[in-house]
Parts: sequence; structure tokens; C-alpha cells
Amino acid sequence: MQGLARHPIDLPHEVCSGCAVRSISLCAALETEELKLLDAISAQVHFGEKQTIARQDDPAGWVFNITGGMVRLYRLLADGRRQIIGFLLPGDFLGLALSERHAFCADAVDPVTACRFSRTDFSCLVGSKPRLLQRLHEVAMHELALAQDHIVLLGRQTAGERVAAFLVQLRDRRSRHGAAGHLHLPLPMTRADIADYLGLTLETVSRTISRLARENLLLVVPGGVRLLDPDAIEALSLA
Amino acid sequence: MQGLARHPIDLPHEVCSGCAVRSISLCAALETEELKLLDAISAQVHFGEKQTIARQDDPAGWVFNITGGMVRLYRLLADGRRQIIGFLLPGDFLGLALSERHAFCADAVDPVTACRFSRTDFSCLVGSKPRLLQRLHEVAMHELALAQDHIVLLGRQTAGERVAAFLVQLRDRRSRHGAAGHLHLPLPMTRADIADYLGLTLETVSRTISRLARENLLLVVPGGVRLLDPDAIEALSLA
DNA sequence: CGTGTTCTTGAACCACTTCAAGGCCCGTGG
DNA sequence: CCACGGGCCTTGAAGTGGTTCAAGAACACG
Repeated sequence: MQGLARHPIDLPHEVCSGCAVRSISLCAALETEELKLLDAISAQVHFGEKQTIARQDDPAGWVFNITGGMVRLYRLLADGRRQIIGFLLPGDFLGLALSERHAFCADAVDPVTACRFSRTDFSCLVGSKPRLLQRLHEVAMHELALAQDHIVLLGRQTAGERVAAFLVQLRDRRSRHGAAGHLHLPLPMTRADIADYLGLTLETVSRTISRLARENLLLVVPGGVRLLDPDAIEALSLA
Repeated sequence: MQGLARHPIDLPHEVCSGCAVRSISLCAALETEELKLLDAISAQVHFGEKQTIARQDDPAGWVFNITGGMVRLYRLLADGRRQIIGFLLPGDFLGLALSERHAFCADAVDPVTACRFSRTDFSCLVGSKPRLLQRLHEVAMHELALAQDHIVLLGRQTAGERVAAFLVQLRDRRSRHGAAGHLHLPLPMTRADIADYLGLTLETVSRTISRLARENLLLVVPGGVRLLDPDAIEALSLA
């Protein structure tokens, strides 16, 4: 829109105000003052496909607000088994716990852009601005609710239910970014990633998606799927 | 100690200061002033074995700080499948999310005592006392970390690893209550409960515990187990 | 001392995994 | 431009860890 006209020099406090994901991220519902403070300690960063963003047990120097692309969060067991904890989309926050060490690995599924903060700076700011702490807590509680949903999925749902739930969840999360009603669902992660998220093997994920395709509930297209019958898939996801 | 001498009438603000679980619960590290405010809106309550404390999707009128006994948190699927999200011990908080509706069911495994607050009162207090919000957030982040550990367990660990991890986790949590080094581990919940927590069947849990007993790592005793080789069980839990 | 609940154990079964092979897509270099 | 190589995905066939079904043992409680 009027973007080009105003950045001969990109003033730091201009970044947040023009941020595409502000309305759905941690920074939503913050006062201008707090936004400026956040802005002052933030930096825009990029990560290439497969690039590491954080490594399990390493000291956590930074926290991030994802603004573009997709991030894979995972824990590795000693023998190489991997469990993906979640996928982050634009608007999601990486490092909520503000703990001194990362509880998991994070890397870029596809090219990622993010808003980076020093963990200690961010932590201090949170300590001095109750409004920001409040917002952080809201986001954290949302995260906890998602984790508990995932526990139910992993503990008690079948392969078919898991895959259906995954597709529905991803569609719903994308719909927050103005992709509402979109039937094309990009799946930038591999089948192995989906499997490690759903507690299955990549073959089971592939077979399950094939079955959904055979039943005309979706169409497998390059880079994702097209949902032909989202309601039927949603129905499969929790019963 | 001097308890009997001072409660001809049990003044509300006397309760917290004498609370056995204060040091390990939400109320830890709160100032005397905040403690008094909490105290003023709290009430002591009891629940008998199997009594319902909260029902999934019902409006949440109360939140609780558990002071005695054990609480079972679970989600039910439409067809009766059950996933236990967690077991609460003394010092744990029920209703962290402060959401308007309960995200899960809660009932008493054995007789439970708790400190009850009106959700709205508690919520208001949290909104006006950043220190309390801070503490709530800490507790919530701990909860999130536990949930993520559980995701790894459910997604990628074998039955043997799950049961071992369960026993170790329970022992560690009990050790916070001065039960450190105790080899006797009470298991007030049924095998079916353990199974629904670990994403297994009760038969698998029973067989797995029997196997640990056969290998002399533990002894099955009425109401629980005696850990004969806690280190070996711990080693089983994550490899 | 019976009755119901929980726990254990055995045997058959099955959903998902494992192992294996071939196909597709895409970037790269000849 | 096309042949080659390497991911990634799909599909088949065999294998297995955990489930399901079933029956009896231990225990708890009136």
C-alpha cells in the first residue's frame, strides 16, 4: 500500500507498526508504548531451509516471534528417535518459557523470517511491563491447551484420526492469516516430519493420506493437499 | 507445633501461614500482603474418593490449590476412550488456565483436600498483583514443560519406557514433599488409570510392572510398589 | 463369607511398523 | 537439453508390540 513511500531509512519503531502478523501474535493488544519498547530491542532475521534456530539443551540467547515460513520444534532421544513437539507458523512465538536453556531443537522447514529478541532483554521487559506478562501468559496458556490436545491425540487416537486432526488443525491455524476457506493446504514439511509429529511412521502417514485421497476426501498435489471434503475430514478427526 | 493454642476461632489469614504445601505451590515466594489477599478469598474443601471436582466443558466456577490426596485430570472422547492428562499431588494447581470452561474432567483418586478460590476473584487478584501473575506464569511454564515431556513419551517411547518413566516421575514429585529417598511408592490410582495416562491398556501396564518385578527392579506391594533398583528403572525410562 | 472390584496371566489377533522396492520430482552438470 | 543422482513419496509383504478377549486370583468391604 503506502509502504514504499515511508522507508528511505527504516526507523526501528516503524517495523512493528507495519508487521503483518501483529494482530495474531504476542504483540497483539499491546499499547503503543510497549510496542515501541519491544521494537527497540528487536531485530529482523532470516533462516534458510533446514537451518538450525535452536539446539536442545544449548543456552538460549534469543527468543523469536515468527513472521514468515514454518519452524519445526522437536526433541531427540539418545538413540535417534525424534518427536516433533509442534510446527510454528507466522505469529507464533519461539522461546515462551524464557528458560536459560532450550528445551528442544528448532529448525526452519522452509525459509523463515522472524523478529529476534535477546532473551534477557525480553525477560526484563516482561518483568517490568505487567501488560506484556499478561499477554505472554495468555499465549502460554493457549500453547498448554494445544499440548494437552496433542496428548489426547497421541495417547488415544488412531492413525486415521491423527492425520485428519493434523490436516484440520493446520487448516484452522492458517485461516487466521486470511486464508479462511482456502481448500489448498500447503504441507512444506516431509512425511517423516508429519509422522514424528503424530507418533507414527512415514509409511503410515503416506498410506493414510493415500486412503483419504482414494475416498475422495482430498487430492494430493505437489507441496500439499487440496481438501475436497473438509467437513468429512473434520468428522474423522475426533471419533 | 503451636497450632492448637491459636485456633479457638480459625482466622482466615491463619490458614495460609500454616499451610504444609505452601513452599512448593503457587503461593511460594509471595509477599505476606499477597498471601493475606489470597487467604481472604480462599476456603478449605474436601472431596471423597472418586468424587467429581470438575467436568469437561462445564463453566469453571472455582480453581483449586491441592493440599492433600491425588487428583486425576482427564479428557473423554465421544466413544468412551479416556486420556488422563495428569495426576495432581499436594502443591499442584487445578485451573491454571483460568478459562471460563474446564478443558477436562477432574476427580479425586483418593480423599482430597484443597484450597478453593472463586475463579473470577482469583482472576481479578492476578490481574492486580503482577507478582502473583508472575508466579502463576512460572507454574504454567512448568506445566507446559511437563506436557511436552509427556508428548515425547506418548509419541516415541515403548511400553517399558513409559511405565518406568511414570514410576520415576511420581517418585521425584513425591520427593518434593519430604519423601526424598523413599523407596516405597504409593500408587493410589488403578492400573486402568495408569494405562489411560500412558496411552496403553491396563493389561500392558500390569504385565510391564510384573516384568519389572520378575527382574527384581521392584516389588509389588498392596497399594503401590517398593523400588528395589531405582537407578535401573530410571535408566529404562529414557532409552 | 459372599459379592464386586481390581489385578494378573494366557492366547489370539490386529493396527501399525519394518523391510524392501520402485516411482516421481527436481536440481545439476555434462 | 537430457541423463544422472538424490531426496522424497508410495506401495507391497512380512513381522511385531501392544491390544483384545477371556478366565481365574487376590483383595476390599459390608
